[in-house]
Amino acid sequence: MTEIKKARDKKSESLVQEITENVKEVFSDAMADVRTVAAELGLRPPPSPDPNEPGKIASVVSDGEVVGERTFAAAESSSNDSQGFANAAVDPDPRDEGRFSPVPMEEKWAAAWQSNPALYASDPQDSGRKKYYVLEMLPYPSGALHMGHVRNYSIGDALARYMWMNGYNVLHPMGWDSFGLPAENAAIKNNTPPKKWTLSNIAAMKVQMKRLGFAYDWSKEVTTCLPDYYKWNQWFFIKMFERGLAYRKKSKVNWCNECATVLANEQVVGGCCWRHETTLVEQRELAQWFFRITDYADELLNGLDKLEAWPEKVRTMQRNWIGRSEGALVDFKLDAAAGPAGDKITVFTTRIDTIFGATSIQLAPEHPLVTDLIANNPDLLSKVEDMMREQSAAKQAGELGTIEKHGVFTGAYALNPFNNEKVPIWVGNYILLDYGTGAIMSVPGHDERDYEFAQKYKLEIRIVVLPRRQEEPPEEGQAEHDVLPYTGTDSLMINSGEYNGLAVAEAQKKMTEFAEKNGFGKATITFRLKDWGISRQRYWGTPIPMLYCDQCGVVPVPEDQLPVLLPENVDITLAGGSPLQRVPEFVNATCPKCGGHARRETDTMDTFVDSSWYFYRYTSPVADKPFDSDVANYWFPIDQYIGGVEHAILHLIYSRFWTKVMRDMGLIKNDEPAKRLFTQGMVIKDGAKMSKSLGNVVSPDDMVARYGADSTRLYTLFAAPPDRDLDWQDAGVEGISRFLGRVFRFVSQDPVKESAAYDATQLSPGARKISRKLHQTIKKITDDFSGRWHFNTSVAALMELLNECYSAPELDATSGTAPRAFKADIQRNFVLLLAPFAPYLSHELWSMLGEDAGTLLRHPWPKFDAALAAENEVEVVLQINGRVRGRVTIPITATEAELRERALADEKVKAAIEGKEVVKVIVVPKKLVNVVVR
RNA sequence: GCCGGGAUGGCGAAACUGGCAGACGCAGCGGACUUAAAAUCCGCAGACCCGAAAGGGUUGUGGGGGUUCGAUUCCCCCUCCCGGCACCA
Repeated sequence: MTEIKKARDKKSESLVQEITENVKEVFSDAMADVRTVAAELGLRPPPSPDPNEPGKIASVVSDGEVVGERTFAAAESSSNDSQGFANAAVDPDPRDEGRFSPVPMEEKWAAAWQSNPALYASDPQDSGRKKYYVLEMLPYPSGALHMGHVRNYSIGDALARYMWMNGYNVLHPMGWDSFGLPAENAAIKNNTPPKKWTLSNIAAMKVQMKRLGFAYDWSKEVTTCLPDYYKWNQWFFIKMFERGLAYRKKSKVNWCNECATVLANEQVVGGCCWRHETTLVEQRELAQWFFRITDYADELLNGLDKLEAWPEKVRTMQRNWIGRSEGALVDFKLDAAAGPAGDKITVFTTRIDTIFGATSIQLAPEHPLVTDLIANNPDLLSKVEDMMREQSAAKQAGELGTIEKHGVFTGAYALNPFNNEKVPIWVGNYILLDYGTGAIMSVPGHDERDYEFAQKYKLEIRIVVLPRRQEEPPEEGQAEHDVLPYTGTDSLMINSGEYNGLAVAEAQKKMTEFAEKNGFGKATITFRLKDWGISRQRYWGTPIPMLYCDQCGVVPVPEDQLPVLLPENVDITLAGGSPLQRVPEFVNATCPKCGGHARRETDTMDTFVDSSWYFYRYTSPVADKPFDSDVANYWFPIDQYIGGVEHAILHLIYSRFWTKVMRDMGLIKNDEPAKRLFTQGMVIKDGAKMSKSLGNVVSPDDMVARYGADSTRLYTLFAAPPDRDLDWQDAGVEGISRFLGRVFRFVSQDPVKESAAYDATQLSPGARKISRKLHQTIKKITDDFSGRWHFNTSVAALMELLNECYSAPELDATSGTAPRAFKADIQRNFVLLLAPFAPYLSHELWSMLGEDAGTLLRHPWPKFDAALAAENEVEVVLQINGRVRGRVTIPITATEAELRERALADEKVKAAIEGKEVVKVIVVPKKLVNVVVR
């Protein structure tokens, strides 16, 4: 073993040297970053490029610790022999002995691509090509890519490469969503500044991405935690403040103790923090900055109808989240005896038509009127306070819908404006203050909840809409209330004065008009969506550019003073509010209006602000503005956005909002950020999502080191359709690796460079069959790209094509009968079809075929020829009564009559219909003949 | 409760408009090469039954019904799994 290794070392010493140089060059940038940062952090410095171990060039830094060395093993030899590239791992796995090992070859190309940054750059606007903006969601720099990233980016990269080959001007950028809490937690744990932790992670992950061979235009890279980016967050904030879209108010907000900060509604999942799934969120009363996303609620909702190329799932989730409901506000005057004249209760209802059936008013326990109504009844007050506690506990536990309904009668009455009836006012524990007006009219006859409540307290149940089900005779022993409440709307009004006999919809319209005319009500729309609270009591985020002047009040930082830099060397703890409060040089400022003393806002922005507009900056990361509008208008909307479904509400609703705001500011012309959205499935192993705590994580680095980037990427595309969850199986990667080895040998054992013309219609039957298969494969893969994106079947089609070619005697190097130019054609087309999925191998083989690898991506995608793909004969199934009884091969040109005749003449068919009556014969051309007998 | 998505061999999956269920791959089995193994190459393979074999039969896409010459595919009912929303008035 060692013997062999030594011999190899000797043989290929010069190659090792050459590749080592390449590798050094390739990764020197990233190395420099990592080494500098690591040195500053006082971490163990990554090993230097060492001629004896040329592969070791970077370290994986995670949670502030060097957790592993990333090795990019250089080649021990590189050859075109039948075994492929010699094994090159530093410590070879004995199981890999003799196996196709693409790693050195991949590193050679990684080096070539690194030294040619223009390779994947987009063309200028006037290049004459049609634009195509393909985008994958940018990662949080946690320290290392996981398989979910690899899957996401492999899909996007395949699409980008395919579009390039189809002649498009492709923009395919990448960046870092790099503000956020994990950096602070790492800082506390390791006493490391968040900036250094974050930047070293970025450097390490960038090396991973480059090693995986993703075709990004790195000249457009965006790093959200750097001032050249977050300056524009601040600029936008001020613009929004000026437009009244950013405002500050004191309110109850979601507070996570683990994060020691406020959370947006969208960041609360099942009553818990989205980052700490077992930590219940508390409600705290705090003064916070909000973005008025509700101003756009209607447009955000209506826009979903036009996003036809977004998954229905995502659109539904957003519709649910926005929660629009149409109804009316109606004022019930307080009965004079109850309080000061003129006081009223405004209720929100979607069923104004049922108002004649309102037999109580229900107030939320926290409704401001409640204390007035029961001020001199300490007994009731304490009951109401219990209800408040009960509600907030249930809300935290996510069990609001399950608590038993109860309430108290306040002793007061209100007047129904439609019939002047006295209606008792109750406080109900099922009424929420933050929806509608926090007060409802209770109609037990036509609402499940009101019905349940009325049953318990024996309140009157009045029917005002004729229940449809009552038109049928009740079953024996069935009480009338069994069919109540009737919540349908497909019926007629009763017991409702002049509205009797009207249809529900008609009554709603007329009653709302009546209320409006008489000044006690109006049509209204209520949303579940709330304004976006963006203040965070944390350090590692964009400082909110506002000042509190002792004289002038709230004052925005003038534009020419931006950015408000985030101070470094800040003591970070999770206690005692924002760490910035404890930095006097930051807090103390001068008021730009009066010159007096001002205090800076010490909260930072939600990191979802960063990701709300990053994709615009990719188009033109310039210094003097957030982005160049002309350039953005050329690229937008994003043609294809790809990412995980976990952002269906958070990021995807915020960034839609931001797009609409920027459009209204005149910065862009598009209404929506992305024309098409694709949400890929999760990566699962052993039945669960990969996670550190379950210990079922597969590291992309390990896979790349062992099987190469192509195999790793191709496996994520092959194992399942991209929109479904992917069940990771190590053995599956091995299979893909075998396939790529076969591809390699198919070309490398006999790379044909001739390109003389040949007549494809005059080929021998065997070669004709291969040619047919080739064109069927071209069609299949082209269809997959333009249709359902089932790349698993694209890869399967490539495997079938290869199986067809692999040992075909026609293509044999010495004894083959097909023209050499035909084999050259097959090889070239195979490489082109593989190019979107396996960039390294396709580049290697392309150059092996004497082509310029630098132009592979600009080479036109293979053209499908229907005539060459067509079969000349087809196997037709013979059925008796729908059961297969035989098959027969006939020319594709056979007519229906010929086919029928041929089938009925078949021995097996004859035997089967012997002595029976043939009822009919169904002939499906090119498919089957079914003889129906009795 | 409402909405969206699923359920196909030992496993991942395919079948796109109703027309041969299980392509492709993994695992498995057999053969070739090898002193041997690995790698590689060639082949077999849903389950059950009959047959020495060639071959033949039955059955089979979560369960039940329906439409049809024919259903994984269309319709009705049901079960289970994943995801979202939920006393939203």
